[in-house]
Amino acid sequence: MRILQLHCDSIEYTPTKKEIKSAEEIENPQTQKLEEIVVAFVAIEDGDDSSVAKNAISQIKNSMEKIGCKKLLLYPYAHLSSNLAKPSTAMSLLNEMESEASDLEVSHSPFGWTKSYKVQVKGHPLAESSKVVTKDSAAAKDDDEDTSDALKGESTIRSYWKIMSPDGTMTNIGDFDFSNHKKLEVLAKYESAKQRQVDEPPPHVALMKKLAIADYEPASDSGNMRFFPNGRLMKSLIERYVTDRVKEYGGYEVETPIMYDSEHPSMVSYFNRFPARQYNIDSEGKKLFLRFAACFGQFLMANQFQMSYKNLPYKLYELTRYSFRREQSGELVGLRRLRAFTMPDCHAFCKDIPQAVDEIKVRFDLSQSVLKELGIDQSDYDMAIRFTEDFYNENKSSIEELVKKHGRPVLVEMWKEKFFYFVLKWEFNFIDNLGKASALSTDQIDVENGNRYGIEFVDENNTAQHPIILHNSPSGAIERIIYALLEKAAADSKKGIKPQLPLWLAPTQIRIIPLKEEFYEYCNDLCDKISAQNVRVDVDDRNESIGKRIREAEKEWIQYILVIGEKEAGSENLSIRDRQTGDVREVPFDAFMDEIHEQTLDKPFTGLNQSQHLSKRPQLMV
RNA sequence: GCCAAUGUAGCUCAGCCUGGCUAGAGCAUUCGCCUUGUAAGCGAAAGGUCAUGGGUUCAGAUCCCAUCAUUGGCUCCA
Repeated sequence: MRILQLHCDSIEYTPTKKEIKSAEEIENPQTQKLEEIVVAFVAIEDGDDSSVAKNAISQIKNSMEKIGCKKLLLYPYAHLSSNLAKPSTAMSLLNEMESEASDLEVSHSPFGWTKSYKVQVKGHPLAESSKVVTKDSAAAKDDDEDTSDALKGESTIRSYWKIMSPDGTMTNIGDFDFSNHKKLEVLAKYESAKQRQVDEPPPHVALMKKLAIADYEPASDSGNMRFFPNGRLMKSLIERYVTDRVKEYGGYEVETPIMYDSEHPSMVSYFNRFPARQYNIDSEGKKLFLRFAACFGQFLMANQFQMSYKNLPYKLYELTRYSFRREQSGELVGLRRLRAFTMPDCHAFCKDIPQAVDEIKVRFDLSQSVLKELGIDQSDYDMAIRFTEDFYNENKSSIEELVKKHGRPVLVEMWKEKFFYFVLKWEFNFIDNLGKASALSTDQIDVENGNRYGIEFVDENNTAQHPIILHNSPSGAIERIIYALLEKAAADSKKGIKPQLPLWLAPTQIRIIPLKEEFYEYCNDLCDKISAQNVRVDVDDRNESIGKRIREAEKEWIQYILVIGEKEAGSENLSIRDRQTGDVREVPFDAFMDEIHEQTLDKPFTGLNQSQHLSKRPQLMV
């Protein structure tokens, strides 16, 4: 039995004439109009029986429950199959289906008639689906209509979900003991995760505004954020850090256009895998799209390189500002899921699978280390790894090595066969306060795009070959790193720990508060002296009480406060109020600078991105 | 994209259910007073297309519809 199921605003049909002798008798062939209804076009095929009918109707009811519709029209539609059952069988099965659905408001259009019809289909993803139900199919395939072959393939792909422990053993998800791995459980059961009790926005959304980091820009499209001076400073430092680390690893930084011609031959097949998820721009007859990754630019560039196997692995890197993905509007949240985001993307062109496998290990270490240095510890994320069965059988020990590097059990998805362009992909998933998982670092082994983009190198035998390409983002989107740091801080706050950003990312590292106006000059001198040591320091020279100025510094999460009065102005040492303890301690100037430099060691520095004096600063966010 | 909730001053919110004086409060801002010792000193002023567009009504922030945005759930996540 074949079914095309449509969730409709309305359908209107008119029986015009009998098509077959045994057509259903109807008294008064009139136009029928039905609204807010699921229409199931049904073709009964040879071999279908009452079990098939029951199965089909239960599947239809199931999906109708999901979309919350209670009205069903069964519409006999022969054109779905070339292997139709006899009309008598078909009619009786159709009747059976109708009576099985008697708990719904169900009807059918007359069997055996030629009908004209007019249908208005709804626009949501579940509105259209097709089903094939046969005697032996326990569950019918349920494909979205109107999708590319790749997306269709994805929904029918067979994959196995497992948990792999660091020692290499694989366990079925149902049998795995998650009691010590709660976050992994969230990741593993993400699809079937039960409803969260809390109905609240993720904490980072309020924090990104309160700390004047970022905000929505109503004049742009959803998911396109604006970054205030504080946010730009943090983002810029993270961008620089990731870039420095990738260059140290051996990536060469390039810059490529943010828009491409969707009719360029290299683009067509890649592009058609992922329809309608990008921003499109029409310009002088060209159909351009905004890049959703750095792949295009780097591959088109590499296409022109004259490469030898001796040059490989060769690594290109770009920090995209921005990559654009037109995510579904309901999916956008704060800094977690955006339509425009900043993505470090490093491709390594490798001569063969063994070289790619060696290289992926290096990049795995790089990714782990980058996250750690950004302030995201291994305990903050869980790992997922996906690969084809063939790739697993040929590279078992390397896969186990990656899992061992992570040191904790890992979610595994094994595909029976390849259906993306890659044969292996791993990612680190951050789980936030609301139990949402989002990918940070990731790497893939791509076996298709070397060919698709015509990238070539010459091997030892002087023959041209397509490279295997790795796609690594060592940190994931920069905005997402800020999201993770804010979510972590919020989690600390819940536990009673004072929330804090890593010192090297703090917009202000030290605040100086003069007790009275007479200390302004001393404070300004001190401020200059500290600034000269590459430390971000400012002076709260507003005419407010000490208590209030300290409170506001606390609200900005500033780690060190120096209150300057007579005692301090006359002392060799600094009196430092440390936010984590709330205590004041006396430390010599040099020792204090050392303390700060130690915490920001090997991290990029940039100066204060606001006025040094608070009296000169507008209030961006309260 | 679908379903639901929310949208009132720069920010956080009250008022809406049950329509009716000039739409309120706290914080922030401005001005004045105070002159400050480790998380909010005192007073005053100014600040509002009640998201947008329609509708019902003598009268709409309040009721109805549509649109937009945010958040949650679903779906999705190259």
